[in-house]
Amino acid sequence: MEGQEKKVIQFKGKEYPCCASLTMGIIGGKWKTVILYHLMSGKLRYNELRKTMPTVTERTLSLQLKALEEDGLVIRKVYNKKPPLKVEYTLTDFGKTLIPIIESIAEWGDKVSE
Amino acid sequence: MEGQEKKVIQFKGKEYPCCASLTMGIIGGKWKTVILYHLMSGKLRYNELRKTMPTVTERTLSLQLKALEEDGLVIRKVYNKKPPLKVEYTLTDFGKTLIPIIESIAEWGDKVSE
DNA sequence: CCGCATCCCATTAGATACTG
DNA sequence: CAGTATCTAATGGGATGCGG
Repeated sequence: MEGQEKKVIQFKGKEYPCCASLTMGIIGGKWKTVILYHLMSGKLRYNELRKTMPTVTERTLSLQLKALEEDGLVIRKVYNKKPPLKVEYTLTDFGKTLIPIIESIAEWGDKVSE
Repeated sequence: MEGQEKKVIQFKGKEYPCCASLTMGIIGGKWKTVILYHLMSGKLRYNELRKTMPTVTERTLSLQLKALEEDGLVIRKVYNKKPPLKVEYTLTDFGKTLIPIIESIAEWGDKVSE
């Protein structure tokens, strides 16, 4: 009886109630934007990333990187099969489309912090 | 022995490890950007907001609005002291400084959703 | 050296009923 | 009308230890 349209939008099988919440679903959380922010300048190894984010735990960093990889924002490249491993993370072209947003977010946080 | 500088940045008494995470701490979460997105166009009453976000619960909407108010992004104005109440939510000038970011976020989500 | 696994806790968000 | 109260579920994230 009710003509209520939900008008959800979708991405990778997940549904969101609004275009803004889609983006936040992908870059939201405590660490994802920080990772993307550091990868903007170029590729980084796992441990290099850790050093730029001294307070993140290994597990969390792993999980967040995996999530970013699954959403197609970063690529994970393994260079050695034998230890010591060398793993590099890079933004994909798709991930790079977020750069303007990440920059605005970082800039705003920077201005506000004083 | 280690000259490790933490270099945290602060806002409203909370500490963040990066300028990007500060912003995300304020507009992050499942609903805050959606609320801000709808308030960009002008003030809205509580129930009007609910209608624009059919899947949010009353409790969550309340909590998120309160958090946004505490961070100084929105103002809550009460027009009647006796029921039926009339409460309007508006962006503060400070909240308006986020508009470009919210717009980019919404736009990106919109493009990606197809 | 890189990063996964297990366990656990804190925080966030939903369902529902009720109130000034 | 605009919330609060209570309870519960889902998620995020930390600590620690193991393995290639």
